[in-house]
Amino acid sequence: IATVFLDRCLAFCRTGGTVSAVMPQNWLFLKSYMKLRERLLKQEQWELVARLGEGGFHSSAAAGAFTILLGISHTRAPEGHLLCGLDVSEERDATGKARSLLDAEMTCVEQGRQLENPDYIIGVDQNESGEPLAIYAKSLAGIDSGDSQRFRFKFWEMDSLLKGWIRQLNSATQTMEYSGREHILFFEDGKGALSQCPGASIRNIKYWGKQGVSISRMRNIPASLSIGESWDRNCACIIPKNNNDLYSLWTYCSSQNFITQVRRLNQKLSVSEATFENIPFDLDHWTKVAEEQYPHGLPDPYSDDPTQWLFHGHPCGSVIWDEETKQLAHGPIRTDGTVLHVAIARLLGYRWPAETDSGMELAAEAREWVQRCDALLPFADDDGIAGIPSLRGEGRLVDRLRALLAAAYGTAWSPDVENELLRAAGYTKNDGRLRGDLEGFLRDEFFASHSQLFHHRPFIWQLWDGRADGFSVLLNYHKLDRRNLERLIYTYLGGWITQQRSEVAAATPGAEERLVAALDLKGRLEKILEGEKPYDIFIRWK
DNA sequence: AGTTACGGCCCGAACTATCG
DNA sequence: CGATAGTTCGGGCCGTAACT
Repeated sequence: IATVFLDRCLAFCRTGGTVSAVMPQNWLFLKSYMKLRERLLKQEQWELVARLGEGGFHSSAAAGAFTILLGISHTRAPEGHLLCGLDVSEERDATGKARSLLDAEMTCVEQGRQLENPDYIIGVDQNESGEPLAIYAKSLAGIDSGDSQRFRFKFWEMDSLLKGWIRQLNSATQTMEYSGREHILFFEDGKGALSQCPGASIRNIKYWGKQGVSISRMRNIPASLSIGESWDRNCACIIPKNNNDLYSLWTYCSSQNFITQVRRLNQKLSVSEATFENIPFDLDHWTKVAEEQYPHGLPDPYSDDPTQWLFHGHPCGSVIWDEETKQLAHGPIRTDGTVLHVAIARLLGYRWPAETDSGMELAAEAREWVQRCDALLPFADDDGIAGIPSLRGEGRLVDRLRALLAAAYGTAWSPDVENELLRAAGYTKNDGRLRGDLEGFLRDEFFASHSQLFHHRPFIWQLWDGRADGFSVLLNYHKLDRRNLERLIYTYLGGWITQQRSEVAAATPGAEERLVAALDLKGRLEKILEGEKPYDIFIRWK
């Protein structure tokens, strides 16, 4: 409607009269306004384009709007007419923008030259040299599942890929060689329920298997390498026509320069894939940069992030890019916030896809860590149920966890490292001191931060009776079938109840309360086992 | 003329900052 | 530290350009 107003206002003007308007910015570059831009550039005289950016109004109700201040005169522009550009979008509020408009540096460009821009996009910045990227590569849209709740899971929600499921690239949160590898899709070879789903859109699958650069369309367009995986709607996959160009293409797409170029053409929050084909690409220049940055070629797939399917599975192992040798290398032993989570998941019998899928393409250094995980397999619990207090004579979870960590760290293991891990996992008070010990972490903190780390799709669950000194277990939900639920109720909880009974008989303080809480929990678990409404949750889920 | 899929809008969940 | 308000962004939906 803003462009219609502008058009009407120009029509109201007598020849040479000027319209000045504050309006939304999008029509300056969106493809659907291409014809309007062409007409206004050819028939009217552009005086001023000032980018105001976000927050151009005092009112917070319009905070999200991206605006421009425009001046156009109703007359045909003479040959060589200069249009003036200002950019105050960096100023955060209306007052700052108003001040900046008076003294910001003005860029003047020939109006006629705007007709040479791709899609007649209006822009006053310097043009980058190079051919459009479209000459060297295609930018392609990914699959839109139409119902991701149904068709898309995180890989850790499945013990191993079931028939019909494939791994799928999703948008990365930051630019790095290998990221955005969390999702699996129920694709069924494109012939099953997904293909029937209204709203689903299967796109560009003939390009699967080709290497490229996967770009997330949002905000600062982070990039990641694709080794030929499928990809989703929020990414665009840029696939070079000549595979040899991949590494210059990657060097460009992962640079700040790339973001600048894309944003010069399109300032929308979410950029459409076609925009990437329009930006200039200087192949020779970026090949030189790539030869410096990657003299031995691009690194093979690797990741230290347990939310990536490429993760090697080792609690403290690390593979890093060595800037000295320009090659992958074993990094320092990790002590970040994910170490405890990986160790606990391993103890409950979970293994990462890279461990069980021997066909997965993986860097040699990452494969070594996968192999070193074998030494940790004996620490895995047999039924995926581990008591925080000792149950069934299995020992306390905290002791079993320390044993696993000691094996993983070897000589580097110490109580100091344990405290460092707790601190890294966020188990601290405001003053930076620890909130408690490792057992406290397991009881009070682990499940919440496990859920947060794994995108609110936890696969290790905590089951407890609500008492700080009560029955509490962690369990691996991949192993929780009916048999194991029975075992949980009658062996683990049953044993705990027997123990509380004898403590009651011996008049141990608190035993009475613990027994009551445990019996209550047992009653509720049995109802789930029976599966009568509303306790049929287990039946519906398994 | 019918079909496909690109491009962009916009809802609402999730996240972040601020306040009491 | 928890509640609340403000902000960001993933992704479903749909119009329409492009293609067959």
